Amino acid sequence: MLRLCGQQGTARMRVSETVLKFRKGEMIYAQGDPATDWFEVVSGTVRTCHLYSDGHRQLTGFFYTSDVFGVETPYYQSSAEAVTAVTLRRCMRSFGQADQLGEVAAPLGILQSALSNAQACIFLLGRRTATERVAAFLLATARRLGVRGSIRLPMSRSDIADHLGLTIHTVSRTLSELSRRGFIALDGPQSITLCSPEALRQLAEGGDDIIESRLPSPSASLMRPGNAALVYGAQS
Amino acid sequence: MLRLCGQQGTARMRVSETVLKFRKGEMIYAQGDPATDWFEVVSGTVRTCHLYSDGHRQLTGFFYTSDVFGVETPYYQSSAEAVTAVTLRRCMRSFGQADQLGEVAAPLGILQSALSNAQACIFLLGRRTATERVAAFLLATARRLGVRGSIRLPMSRSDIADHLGLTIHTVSRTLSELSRRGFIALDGPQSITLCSPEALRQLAEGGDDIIESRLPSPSASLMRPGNAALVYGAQS
DNA sequence: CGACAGGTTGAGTGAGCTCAAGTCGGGTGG
DNA sequence: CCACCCGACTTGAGCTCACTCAACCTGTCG
Repeated sequence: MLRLCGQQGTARMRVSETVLKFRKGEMIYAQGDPATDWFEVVSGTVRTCHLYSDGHRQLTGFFYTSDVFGVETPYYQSSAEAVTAVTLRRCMRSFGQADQLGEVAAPLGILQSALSNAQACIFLLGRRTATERVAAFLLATARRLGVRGSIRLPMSRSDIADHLGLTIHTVSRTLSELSRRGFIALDGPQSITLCSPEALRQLAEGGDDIIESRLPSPSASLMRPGNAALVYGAQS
Repeated sequence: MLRLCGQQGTARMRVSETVLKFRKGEMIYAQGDPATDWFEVVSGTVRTCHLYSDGHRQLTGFFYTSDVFGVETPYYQSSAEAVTAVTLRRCMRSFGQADQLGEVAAPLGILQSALSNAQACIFLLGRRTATERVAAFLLATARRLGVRGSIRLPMSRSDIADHLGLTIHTVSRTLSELSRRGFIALDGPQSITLCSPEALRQLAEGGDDIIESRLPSPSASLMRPGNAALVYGAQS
C-alpha cells in the first residue's frame, strides 16, 4: 500500500487560455480542491483517483480523447493525474447559466456521461473474481479505444489494480493465465491482443466453466448466441 | 447466488397523476427499461439493483425520503424496488426543456446528487476488508437517516451484502464482531445502535489495529484527532 | 403446530493477499 | 561498451480472510 501517486509539481504549461498540457504523472487537480472547472481530454490519458486515509487508492476512471472529467461539485472527490502526456481543454464551470454562454458544451449530457462512467466503475467492482474483473476491464477498454487487433494500454499494472480493487500481482497473474488459455496475447506489458472477445465476455459474466474444450478451434461464436446483456457505460 | 428480487407484479396503485405507492418488495421499474421518468421518494426506502447475467446482483444505492433515483438515460442501468412500503412522486423526464416547465425541480442538481451517490457506492466497494465496508456503511446510513441513538435499518442482510459486495454470512459475522467489541449494539436484527462512531470511523478507514485498549473508557476522541477525511456522498 | 423466511454461527476451503525472488528494459556513468 | 541501477513486471510459496456448505435459531403466518 501507500503507493506514490506521480510527482506532485503541478507545473501546468499554459498553452492558451483554455488549453493545458501535462507531462506523464503530473497532477491536474487534487482531491478536495474546490471544483472550479472541468476538463475535456484532447489527447492522452487521464486517471481520476480517490485516496483513502490509509494511503490506498481507488481509481474511479480512465479518460481518453473527447472524454470529460472533473464535473463533481462542490469539491473534487478524486484527484486527476496524467497517465501519459496529455493535452486538455479547460471548461469554466458555469452550470447555472450554461446555455447562455453557448461555448460551454451541454452540461446535462456531460453529467449523464459522468454518471454512466461512475456506474461502469461500480459494475466492474461488483464483479466477484479477479478473472471477471480483468476480462470486463479489457473488453471495456478495447471498446472505448475502438480497437481491432491489439490494444495499447496506456496505464500501468498498478493503475489497473487500483481500478479493479486488486493487487498488481493478481492482475499480472490473471493476465498471464488468460494468455496461457489463449484468450489474449501479451505482446509486451502494455500491448495486448484480444484473441477471443467472446470467451472474455463469458468470463466477465461469471462463466469460468469455459475449460479447454475451445483452445484450438476458435469457434467462440456458438457459445451463448444471444448475449443480450445490457451495454452499459458508453462513455462518449 | 440467484437470489429472488422481490415479487415482480408491479401492481402500481395510482394515487394521482404523479404520486405512486408500492408495497414492500415490489419492482418500480426494471433494468433495461427505457428511462422515461425519474422518481422522488416521499416516504419509505427504495433500492436500485443491477443484475449480472450470472444472477448475482449489485445494489447501487438506497434511497430515503426526498432522495431521487432513476435519472440515468436512455435505459435504466439498475432496476428499482421497494425495500419497505413506499410512496413516490414521479417526475416526467423533460431535461431538454426543464426550466421552461418550472414544475420539474432542477435536473442539474439532481444529476449531481446521483453522481455523488454513485461515487459513494464506489468508495464503499473500494474498501478492502469486510469490517471496513460494514463500518463505512453503518456510518453513511446513520448520517443519512440523521440519527441520534439507534438506527432502524430498513433493509435485510441480503440487501446490505449485495450492496457491499459481501455475503450475508460475512455481514452477519461482522456485525456480531462489532457488537462483541462494543462498537455497536444489536437490538434485534434491524435495530442497531452506534455506540462508538469514532471507533467505527477508524475501522472504516483501515485502522483495524484498534484493539482492546479502549473498551471500558470511551475516550475515542484522542485517537487521530485531525481526522479530516473528506466527507463525500452527501446525498441530499 | 408445522412451514418458511430471515438471521446467526461453526467448520473447512480457496481465491487473492503478503512476502520474497527473479526478470527485463532503459537510462546513466565510468 | 559494459557495469550498474532502477522501475515495472512476473512468478512462486505460504497465509488469511471471506466464501461455501451446513446446521441451527427465532419469529411469523397459515
